[in-house]
Amino acid sequence: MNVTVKDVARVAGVSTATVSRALRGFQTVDPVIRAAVQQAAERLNYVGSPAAAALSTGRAGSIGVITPFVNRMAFQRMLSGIETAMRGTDMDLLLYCTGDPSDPHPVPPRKRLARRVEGFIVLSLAMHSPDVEEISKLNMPVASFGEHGPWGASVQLDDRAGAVVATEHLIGLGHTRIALIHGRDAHDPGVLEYQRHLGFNEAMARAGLPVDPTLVLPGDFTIAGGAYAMAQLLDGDRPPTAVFAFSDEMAYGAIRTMRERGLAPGSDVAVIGFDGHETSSLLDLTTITVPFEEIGATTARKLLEEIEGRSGETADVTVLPTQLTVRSSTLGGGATGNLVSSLRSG
Amino acid sequence: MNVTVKDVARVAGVSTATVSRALRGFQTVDPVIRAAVQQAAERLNYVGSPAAAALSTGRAGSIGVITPFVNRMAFQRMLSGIETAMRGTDMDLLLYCTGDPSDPHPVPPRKRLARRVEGFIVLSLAMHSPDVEEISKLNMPVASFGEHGPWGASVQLDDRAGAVVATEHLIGLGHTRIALIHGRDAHDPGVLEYQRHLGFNEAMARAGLPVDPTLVLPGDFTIAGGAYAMAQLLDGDRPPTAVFAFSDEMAYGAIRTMRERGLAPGSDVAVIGFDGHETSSLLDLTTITVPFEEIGATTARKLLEEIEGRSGETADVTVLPTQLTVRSSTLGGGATGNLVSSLRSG
DNA sequence: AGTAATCAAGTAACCGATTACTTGACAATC
DNA sequence: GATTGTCAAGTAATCGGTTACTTGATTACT
Repeated sequence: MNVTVKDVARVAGVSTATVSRALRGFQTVDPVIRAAVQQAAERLNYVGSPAAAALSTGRAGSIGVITPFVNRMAFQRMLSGIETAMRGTDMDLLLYCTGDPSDPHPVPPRKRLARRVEGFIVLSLAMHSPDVEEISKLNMPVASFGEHGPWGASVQLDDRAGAVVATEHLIGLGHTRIALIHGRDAHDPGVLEYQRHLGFNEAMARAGLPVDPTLVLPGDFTIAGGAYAMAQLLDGDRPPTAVFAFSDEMAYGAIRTMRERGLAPGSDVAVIGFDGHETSSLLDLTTITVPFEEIGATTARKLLEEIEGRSGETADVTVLPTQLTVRSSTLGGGATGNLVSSLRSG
Repeated sequence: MNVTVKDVARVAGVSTATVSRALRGFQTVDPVIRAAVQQAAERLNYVGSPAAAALSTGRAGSIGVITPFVNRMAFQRMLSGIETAMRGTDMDLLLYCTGDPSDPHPVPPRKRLARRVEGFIVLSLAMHSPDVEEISKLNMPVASFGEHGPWGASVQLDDRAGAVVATEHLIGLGHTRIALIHGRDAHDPGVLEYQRHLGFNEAMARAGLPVDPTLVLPGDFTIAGGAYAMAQLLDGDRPPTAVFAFSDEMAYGAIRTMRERGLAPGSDVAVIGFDGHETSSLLDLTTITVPFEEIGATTARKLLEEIEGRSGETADVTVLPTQLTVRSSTLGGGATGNLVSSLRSG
């Protein structure tokens, strides 16, 4: 069977307690004995059982990441940030994908992760999701990105300001018929994109421009969804002169549809995205750049602080700013022109 | 403290053994008692301790994914496939990122994951990586993508054939000065890209074309790396007429550099990638499409089979095919308007 | 010298679920 | 009526570390 502390203790000629103390680096162990224990462990190829340690100490030694999607660029960038922040920590990372927010889960996250981890990073969950209630019921450390939930810390994006900046950018260029490609439930508070919707409406209202409801369409946050929405917009009676997509991916789709119809982003219809993925620079897409890596890293750090019981060192809510990155998809002119200017929004 | 089986047993008026049997769905429990136990568990909001269960049964209830990088599109797509395959399973997913293959890890993967998981999915690790030896030493179920390692099952891509097809596509268009942007160690067997390198050389040799070593540059599998490599190529004495990049991301970078210099992919220099990411369709990039989602899902299924002891049901090595997707980055014309006209010849 | 303080190391009681083994009740068979 | 078989349910050992508590030895101090 597996090598256990007992085996190491026997080989090193000490008790199991001493083995544990020696390997965990306690100061109350004679250096000579410590070396002997380490040698014995090495020789036996000993690896402690995390399950036993977890059971004994009550600490799982891992954190869970809960997200509704794994196949979106934003998630990848946040995960990358989380991974960076977790480096050097001895915490492991568990991934739990809730899938479509409306889907019921075969195993609810509570039963699934509850006592397997010491805390959760919750990414982009809609606040009215049943999962949110489930998670908060657990009464465990949580750090989330998105709306501020009924738990500890959260990292938020200044979504509203970003949407205002994006909309004002289009208005400033003289556009009045501005279409909106949102995710799913633009009118549902508690959903991430709601704040963006508010920002859009606010900017339009301030400029005295009407929001044409026929120009507001869902795009499901995917390329295909964005492409379909754009097709609908172009097929409408009075197509828009500018489109604001709530994600870069949807903007990509919109651009694809335009190209298929021989239209050029920028000169024919202005397109602005929201995310600032690296690939957007290649498509010359004007976008609201979001620091997803930083979001991930900050969320992870907050959770670790909470777990270590030193929460409160940083604010419970951190709001990160977005940044407007202007490219030719809203300026028109040279398709290869890569004019880039940046403005802070936050 | 936490609610345990004891609490449930007390409330339900039975022993802990019966609680365990009832909740695990054993058939030898009176339906009436089972219902009582379930009710009690529900009322107490009972969630079993995975650590205790793992310790008792010896089964961790989770698998680990080991990969050197999390911030590449290929990884994201494989992870998505893995996640899909794991749905409905009661296995959890642990993520372990080794980081740069040459980096030493703060905590070696063996100590880190050894007894925390029931098996590993190993993605794209170079075979000479010290991690590979570490992992195989554990003598645990492993399913990997990449070279066939010293362990159970593996999923492989027909890299060589893909590279041959890509190269022959360029040769067929009349190109003779074909540059190669590879990852890091093109000459290092045991690295994923080695097979692609063989395929490239093979196709060139078959066509009687020389491989100019000054046209073979590393691009680190990143956009920035590809952009830099392309700049070097264009700055050379005799720039290539076609470029084969070992990843779409590097091809994106190459295209970016070309655009910055007013060159059009396809008409000025042909560019072909390798990956087939969704975004490549937007850039009109010809590429070798790789079924990464399927790779992830297949690898996960193989591992689950191995864990359940029914390995052998499928072949130990599954080789998945690639597919050539032709777009205007090798044909010229396309989105920017020019039709395919004359092909360069050397 | 005698007593107290200090400290390394051992003993054993946990942590919480699982399950081999045992018990006891009731039914079936001789 | 006595004996055996069946089966639900209880008892308690077990998984492998961790750590409060105990022990025994050495050092410090009156």
